[in-house]
Amino acid sequence: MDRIETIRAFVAVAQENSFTAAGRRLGLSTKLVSKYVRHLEQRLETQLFNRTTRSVALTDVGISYLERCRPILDQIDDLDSLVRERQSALAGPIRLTAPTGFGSTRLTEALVPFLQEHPQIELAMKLTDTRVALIEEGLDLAIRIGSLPDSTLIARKLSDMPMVLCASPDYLERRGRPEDPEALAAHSCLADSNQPEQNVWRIRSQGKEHVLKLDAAIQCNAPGALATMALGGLGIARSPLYAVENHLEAGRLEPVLPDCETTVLGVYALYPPNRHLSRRLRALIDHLAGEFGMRWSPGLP
Amino acid sequence: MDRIETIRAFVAVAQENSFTAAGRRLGLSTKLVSKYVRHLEQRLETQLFNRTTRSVALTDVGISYLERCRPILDQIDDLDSLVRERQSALAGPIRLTAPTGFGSTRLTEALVPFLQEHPQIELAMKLTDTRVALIEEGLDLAIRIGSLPDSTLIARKLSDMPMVLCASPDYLERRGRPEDPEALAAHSCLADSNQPEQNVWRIRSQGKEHVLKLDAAIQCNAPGALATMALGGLGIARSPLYAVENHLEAGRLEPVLPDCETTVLGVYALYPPNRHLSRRLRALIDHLAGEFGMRWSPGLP
DNA sequence: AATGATTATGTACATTTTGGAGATAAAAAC
DNA sequence: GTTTTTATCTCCAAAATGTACATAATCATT
Repeated sequence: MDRIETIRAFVAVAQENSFTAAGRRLGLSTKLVSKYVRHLEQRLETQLFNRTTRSVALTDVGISYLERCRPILDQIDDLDSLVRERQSALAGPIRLTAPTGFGSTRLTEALVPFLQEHPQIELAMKLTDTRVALIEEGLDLAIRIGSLPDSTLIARKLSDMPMVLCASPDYLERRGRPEDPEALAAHSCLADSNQPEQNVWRIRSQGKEHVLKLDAAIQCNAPGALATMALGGLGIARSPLYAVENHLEAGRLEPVLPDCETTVLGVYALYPPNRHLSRRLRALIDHLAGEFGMRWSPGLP
Repeated sequence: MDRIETIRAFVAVAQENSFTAAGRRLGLSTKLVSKYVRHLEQRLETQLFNRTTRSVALTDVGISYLERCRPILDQIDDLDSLVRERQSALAGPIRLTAPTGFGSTRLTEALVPFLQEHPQIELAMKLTDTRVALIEEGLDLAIRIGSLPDSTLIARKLSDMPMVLCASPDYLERRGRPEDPEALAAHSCLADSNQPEQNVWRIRSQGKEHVLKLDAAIQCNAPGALATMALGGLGIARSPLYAVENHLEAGRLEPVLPDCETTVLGVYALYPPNRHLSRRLRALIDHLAGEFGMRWSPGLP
């Protein structure tokens, strides 16, 4: 039996001077009100009311008890209201982490309209390229780019993220443009050490899978930095599309082996496996899924 | 499921950062703690903790919720303490009613030592010879002298109270001393109108029951007043023993038909049929039973 | 990297509690 | 004196409870 309900019944009887009226007020049967109050009296081993079938009067213990119950019930009601209000308004903190490169570019661009629309959300974003333990760090959400999301957390795939091969025009002029995947072995390759198999490039060409074990001259865990190196003519970079798409469009980088298929990663939102995801977190994830969606899908112009 | 227990479990987990440690502290199994917290989260439709099998962290809603739960639990614990302390100390009010005559004499005499022994008891005594509705008047105890106690209330018999016949020596000198019950018809009789059959005197003499329907010249509902009238020589009074015992001892009144048996009333303590009688009320009733006990039993010197 | 210990939780189930229905007793109104 | 209303008792079908067993995950140890 819920003790709060028994106290609530007691207070209602005290206010109405009637079990029947109290029952009407609480939406309970008179029998149940009687049972609740009796249960309370048994638990306290004291009498809260003196009563006949037609009259009810508080005992002096009952009077003292009532005085203390009222504020407690008010506070309990406020407890419930607190939670309900927090849920209904998209307000409060969201703490998220993302890889540096993606976070400072595409992710931030996507967040701006969302935060404009929901000004009460307080974003705390931590950009890092090292692996973060979400729960221990007190984080709500992690954006990850990869192939295998963390198995503890729930992963919602936001979009595809193909890895593309590219180099600067200057580099290609100097070193020649590879005509097939095997030709890559003769080139300087820039490898993204964020990937599990950074030096193993899998490339599908004309229906055939090429597994190239390259001796990457340069490795870096920051895709943006790798792009910058490629811009500087240091080699052929295998980078996630988001990091180089602007350079490709501007002609500053050129695609290498454009007819080949490379690895396609995913952009994932990772969050704890809670059964009650806050509404603002859900709203953000939905927003990002909408923003990223098909943006980097392979095969699109 | 008791919501207070679920809140208590939640608070304990928050403090210990561990379901297992919280369970140890509360004397509950880890499974039950888990169940309680989950129940609370379901009821609130929000997540209070983020957790893995090895780490627990409050959500921000959980932090706000915790801050408000702590004082509520303290107040609920105080609620329980309040009642327990009131029970353990013989303190607080006792409101009782009694017939005027008995209340101002024998009852008051009996109360003095009890109140001296229990100075924290606050007595409110209402002396009246009219019938009092205990519960409606907010009274705890009624002392009644009669034969049939009120059937709604619980009656605890404290002692016998015989009705005695007596008159002043002057009256008896003037009007003669009755030799048998039937002779009373020729006398002025003073009847106590508190009795249901004030004018029907039942007297047992030599094994025979005499039912006398007297035309009482004087009726009064105050035994003390009747005694005073008897002292003034106005007739033969049938009074409860307590009201005349001092006069009899001093010779101011003499017994009439002393070898006969008259009605024997009872002194009763009446109180509401509550299952939890306060300790101080019980203590008072026990004390009065001890004081009055055999004091007015028929046949004693 | 594999293994063991510990923690949190899911599922099943015997037991206990719950809340309603019917009945009873008492008190007040008529 | 009778009727109506109120408070409560008892019984019981349904629901909830709390434990036991098992599972999965995480961290420490080897």
